[in-house]
Amino acid sequence: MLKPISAKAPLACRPHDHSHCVSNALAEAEAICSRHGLRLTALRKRVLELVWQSHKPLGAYDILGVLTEEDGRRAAPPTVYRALDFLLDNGLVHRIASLNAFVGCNHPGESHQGQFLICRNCQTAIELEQSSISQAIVDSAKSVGFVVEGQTVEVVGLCASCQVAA
Amino acid sequence: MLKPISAKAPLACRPHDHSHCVSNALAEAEAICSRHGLRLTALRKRVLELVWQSHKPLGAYDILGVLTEEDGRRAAPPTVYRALDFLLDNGLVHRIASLNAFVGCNHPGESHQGQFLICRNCQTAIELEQSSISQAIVDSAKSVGFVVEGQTVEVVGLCASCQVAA
DNA sequence: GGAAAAGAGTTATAGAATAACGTCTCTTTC
DNA sequence: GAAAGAGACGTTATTCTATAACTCTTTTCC
Repeated sequence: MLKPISAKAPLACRPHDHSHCVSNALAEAEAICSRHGLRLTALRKRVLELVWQSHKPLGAYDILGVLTEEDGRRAAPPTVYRALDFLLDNGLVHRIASLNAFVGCNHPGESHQGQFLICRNCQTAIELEQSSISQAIVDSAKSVGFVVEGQTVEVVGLCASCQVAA
Repeated sequence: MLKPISAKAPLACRPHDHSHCVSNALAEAEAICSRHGLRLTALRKRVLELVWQSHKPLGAYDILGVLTEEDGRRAAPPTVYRALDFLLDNGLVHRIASLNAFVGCNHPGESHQGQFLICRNCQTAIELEQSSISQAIVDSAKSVGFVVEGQTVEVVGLCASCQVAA
């Protein structure tokens, strides 16, 4: 008998209707952009959709590949990077430095920097926003006189469902 | 009158006799390698020395540039990356993912993953080993059923001395 | 409608990392 | 001491990631 996945496991690493994730993300992006007078162009929207294709961080060149296939003509890197820069600047996606990849933001709108749990087996990225972590960082920094402006917290390990599989 | 740098500030971002840092690092590396039967070859030692040139993370291609100048002949990337891989594997240097760069490890020998405070003004990287941070991460991960295997914590901001300057 | 600005196309290049294969030099073993 | 094997390093080529600089088009706003 299969051991069930922990009930604590977040949506991202459990089976779920992912089309909801995508449509939610797009709708939120639309709302945020219209609220702030930003232009969510067709290209930007498409790139955001591709990033939200799954909960696994996606490389810029993976996106480029899809766009190239779709359009017939060869898309060039700046096309993708500019769209990603827009999405990053406006808090719609996050960049995972340790993977050189991008993942959709779970709480767009609120300006924040997520913390990420990345499964080494299924590559799923779980976004956290634990003030216990960020506060520990700010406090430790303070103790050596350092003022924090931005945090990169990327954790690799095994997600709940991949522990079951193993 | 100049405001003094906070007394809390770590060595790395205060004026100090840096030659001690370098010679300590090399001596420790020698000791660790001989203790574990590892070969700290001339190349590896030289790369470690270059990484310890300062407390600022150094890119692989910066190292490559120096080696090329020194040797006359053109050193190739694998030469540097292999040396760096050795140093990483044996806990003598750390990789800073958000900068694609490498920095000397302050506590070699003890297997660990540091947390880094990186000054956006002077680029100095301060290594921390705060269990309050790593514990907060492990606990948060646990709460969603995630088992931590490795942590990347890289914080950008302003170090104590650069706050004084600004 | 026309000027200005924002977005996107295009070409070229810079920067980071690895694959694959060859060579040299040790050490180990017989 | 020679053969065998392993580890380190050299060499060439390539892949992956990202940006610079310039052009053209579209949108916005007066």
